[in-house]
Amino acid sequence: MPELPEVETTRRGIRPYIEQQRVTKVVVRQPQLRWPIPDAIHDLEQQVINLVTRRGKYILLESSRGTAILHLGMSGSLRVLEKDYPVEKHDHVDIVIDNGKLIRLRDPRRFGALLWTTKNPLKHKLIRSLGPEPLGDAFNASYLYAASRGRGVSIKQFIMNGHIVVGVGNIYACESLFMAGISPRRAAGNVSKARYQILVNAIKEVLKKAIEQGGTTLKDFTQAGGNPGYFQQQLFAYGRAGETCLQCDSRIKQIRQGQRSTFYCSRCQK
DNA sequence: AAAGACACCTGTCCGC
DNA sequence: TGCGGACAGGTGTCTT
Repeated sequence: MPELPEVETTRRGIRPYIEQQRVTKVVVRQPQLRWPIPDAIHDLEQQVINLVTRRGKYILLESSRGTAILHLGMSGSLRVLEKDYPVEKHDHVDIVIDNGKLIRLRDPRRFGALLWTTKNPLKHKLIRSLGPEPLGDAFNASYLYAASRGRGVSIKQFIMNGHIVVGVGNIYACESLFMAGISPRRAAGNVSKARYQILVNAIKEVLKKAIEQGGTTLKDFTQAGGNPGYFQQQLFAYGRAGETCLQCDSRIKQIRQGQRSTFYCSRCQK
């Protein structure tokens, strides 16, 4: 489900309800996510959540005793609910807050994660080697150009690699490459610096717009309050195989790259 | 070091 | 209607 805009939308949705609030209880109904939820997650109980931050697609709930590291995987979602809200299938974890609300993690496919660290979360194994934030200044044409020299991998897989840049998932990789007019099949090492500048601008633009729209709802993504996102109304390539390109009259193609579907216009993207 | 395949898991949709 | 297979918004790990 979530790429960076969906994760950021989720973070913004839960933050007002839990930042500076005390956790009374962490209820774990299903500990088997991508990795088992550690028992130490209960150390969050009685702690005040000082900050709700994000690094890549990881949401960080920081308390003075430690930090909960949360990832939504492919199908995870967080919602803000009243404390006795009925539990449904795949509702794996509740973080109960002393203001009568709770944050509920639902994740049918269980590719998500909930971990605990007492150290600086940015030094955690899963987080320390991540690439720059796409909306930050460190993500720029010079950086991408330098990082791509000698790389034969396709430009699409390159920008989806979290060690190069975080937060660009399958939808927004397709959309950004469409906006930039770059073929997803082109080798990363064969893209000029000038075209990387165009691509960087496109990625930032697409992600910003998607965040403004509350993310993309394809099937079941909802914001923390239960509303869908609206960015899907402006997808140019993703999910449009066989349909007419919105910029020319040819058809959107679908191919497989790294076991993921890629959608693009072979006329607009070179 | 880089690239590719595979793993994790459930739900849904499509063709027969 | 049932069943098998492909596919789905992610990413760490293992093998070449």
